[in-house]
Amino acid sequence: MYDLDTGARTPLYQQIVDQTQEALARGYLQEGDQLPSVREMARTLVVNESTVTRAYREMEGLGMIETVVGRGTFISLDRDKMEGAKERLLADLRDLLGQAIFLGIGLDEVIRTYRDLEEGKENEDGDTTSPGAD
Amino acid sequence: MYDLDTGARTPLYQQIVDQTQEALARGYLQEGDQLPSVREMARTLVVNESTVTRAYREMEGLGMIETVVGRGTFISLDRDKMEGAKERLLADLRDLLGQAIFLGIGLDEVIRTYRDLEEGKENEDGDTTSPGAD
Amino acid sequence: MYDLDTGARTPLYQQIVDQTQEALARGYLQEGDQLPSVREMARTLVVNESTVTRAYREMEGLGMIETVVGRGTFISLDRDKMEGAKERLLADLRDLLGQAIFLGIGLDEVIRTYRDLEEGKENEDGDTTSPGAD
Amino acid sequence: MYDLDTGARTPLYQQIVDQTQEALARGYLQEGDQLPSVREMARTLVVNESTVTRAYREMEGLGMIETVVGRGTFISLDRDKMEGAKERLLADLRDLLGQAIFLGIGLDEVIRTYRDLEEGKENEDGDTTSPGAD
DNA sequence: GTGGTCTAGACCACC
DNA sequence: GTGGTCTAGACCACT
Repeated sequence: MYDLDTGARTPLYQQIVDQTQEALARGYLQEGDQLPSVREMARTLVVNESTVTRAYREMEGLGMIETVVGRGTFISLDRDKMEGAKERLLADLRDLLGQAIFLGIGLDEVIRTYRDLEEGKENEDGDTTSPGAD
Repeated sequence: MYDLDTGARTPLYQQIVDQTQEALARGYLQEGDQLPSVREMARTLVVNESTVTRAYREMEGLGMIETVVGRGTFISLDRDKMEGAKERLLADLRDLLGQAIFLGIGLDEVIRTYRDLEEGKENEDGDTTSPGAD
Repeated sequence: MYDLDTGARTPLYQQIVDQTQEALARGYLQEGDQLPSVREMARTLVVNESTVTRAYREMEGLGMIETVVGRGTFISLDRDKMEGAKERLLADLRDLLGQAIFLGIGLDEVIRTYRDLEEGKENEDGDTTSPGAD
Repeated sequence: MYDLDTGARTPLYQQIVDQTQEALARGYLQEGDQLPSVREMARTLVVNESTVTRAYREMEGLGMIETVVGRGTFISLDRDKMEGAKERLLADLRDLLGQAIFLGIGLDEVIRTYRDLEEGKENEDGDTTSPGAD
């Protein structure tokens, strides 16, 4: 389910968060589901345990999961926290879109980006060497 | 020209940047125009000098202005810098839109936000009640 | 200013957060103030850099500080985030106080705890060996 | 006896625990009384069995009930366990009150919350509008 | 077994 | 110089 890209600009722990959110949005994961243990996830993804731990901590802060020491980590959506996050994100989005307009980024490009993300294309333009001219 | 809103969640320095961009987009400011000195701007807007300094630094980073020591600050659009800013912004936008999708913010809301900003509505929905006509 | 207790149950990174909040509440630190760099703080407190980094990250999540890579870490209170945190905390408090009542913890004890914290007594009853009779 | 509020920010299992404590405090339940089986309770409250299981586990940890395999679940107040729970709760309370002070929650509000709970007001200020029981 | 904390040390990007 | 990320490995508390 998870597919990490070591070379990407996005930190590994963030990729874990992102892909968990995606799994949640697509229904692959649901409230109450248990996530793999830190050690197992680390083994599976071939990353350090600390990296997984950080991803889990991050998700806990986002109100996505709940951790019970000694038992495991479970999907548990905190509507309150998420509502607050949504409002803050909308404010950030306004700021960013304002900048985007100034820099000549068209609505079409914004829409395309949104749709690509929705389909799980994520970030297909090269990340390491970036062939495009700058 | 500037109209700052203390108390808004957008930092003051950001508001200065935003409104300068708007002035540029509307043609109130043009390439070569001189901006007030930091000290004067701070006095006019009744904000701390450091706030203006930060706004100017931000705008310099965005390739909007150029500071010539001993002469002043001038509008000077640096295409290269703006291109770099554009790419950074697109990456940020991808991150933000990914979050937006997870939090249930629809494409329609994104489009509406973009269009509102384009029309100069900026951020009309206040902080507290705002019935918000659309 | 900071005084960490290695033997305490409270994690070191949390103690840094707590004591920074206290400094903020007492006015020793104010909006815009720069915190020591991660390395300097780590040297001063004789803890690992990662521990300080985590404390700073935690505070960033709480909306207490803003970090600018290459420049430093600054006090910057995010009212929005703090308002949300306040509401969530009140809900948690209600839950906890409900439990407290059931377990026979009197209002006087709650008040005493609050006042002690306010005066900066923090947690004076031993933490490691706890000499107190039960 | 039980009246659960789906949609509330308090988890269902916690509501079961809370209301069982309340019943104990009011004398509706007494030492030795038998609680319904997990399955029956789940059917009655129209919740998942795992929710009830978790509530029972929680109450067992708090020293409120005892499960006798093959016979059922009984109210059984374990002073030792409750003493332990009390100490853990006091530590949690200290943490929470520290945060409360930082976030500007006054002692008066804490006292008010305590008194409201004591009188059984529980949580009358709804989430969105919810004027009363539904 | 579970997650949580902490250290020590490496490498990176940005200013 | 600044913070950010990641690894490797140790020890702890709780179930």
